[in-house]
Amino acid sequence: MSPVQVATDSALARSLLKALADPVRLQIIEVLASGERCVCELTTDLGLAQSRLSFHLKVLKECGLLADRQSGRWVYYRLRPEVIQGLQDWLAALVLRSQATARCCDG
Amino acid sequence: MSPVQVATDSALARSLLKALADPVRLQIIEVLASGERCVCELTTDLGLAQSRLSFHLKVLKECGLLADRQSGRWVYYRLRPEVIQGLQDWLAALVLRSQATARCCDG
DNA sequence: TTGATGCATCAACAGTTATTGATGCAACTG
DNA sequence: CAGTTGCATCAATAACTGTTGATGCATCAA
Repeated sequence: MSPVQVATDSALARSLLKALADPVRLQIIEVLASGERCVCELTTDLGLAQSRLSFHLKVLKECGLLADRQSGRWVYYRLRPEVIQGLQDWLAALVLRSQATARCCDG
Repeated sequence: MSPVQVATDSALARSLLKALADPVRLQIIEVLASGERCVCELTTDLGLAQSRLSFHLKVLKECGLLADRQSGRWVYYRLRPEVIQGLQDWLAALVLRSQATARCCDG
């Protein structure tokens, strides 16, 4: 009963996988899983150089995993769980396809 | 009711994500989703140089996504769907954590 | 045993991605 | 207005990843 569905094709899936495969970006994701944060909070929370953080935020935003909004001087980033959900669905389809034939090649 | 469970921690998740993020490796996965293949079949099916294929098979095997067995001169690779399933579960946990807090930070 | 085949591995190179420090710009403050 | 803060972007470089062709080893066939 998720309110939003995000279809994920193979190219999008790859960009999501690549984006999530980086340790810094995964940390960002995990922090944002507990709610929206502005960039300055993230820099201090994660102890990252500002340009470095900005680079990774850009990667995450470009593949749709994050959304941002500006409020005065601050830019707030938030996670888009429905995009992760879409990736999950895409993986599920991969598993389903393989399970159809898995048993017959056991030996 | 899957017969095998594979727990996925953050480090394993990253190696799986990285492994799946490559187009060649994704093709390999998709071919193996329809059943076990030997390396020589994969080279012709995918039109890849042998050393190139071997490199990617190694990556996929090292993170657990593929298993192999030797039979005479041939080495057969097969997909381990339970590992993909484990990654899927790991992603689901990420989504759950974020949904617990998603609504309260909307404005 | 000799020769061929299937595959892994290696070294060299090419291509890609991440980090750093600098710069710029917009939004606030006084 | 001038000064400061928060953030994005850029150029240079460092680190990493993938590709190629060569080599080696095990297995099988003759």
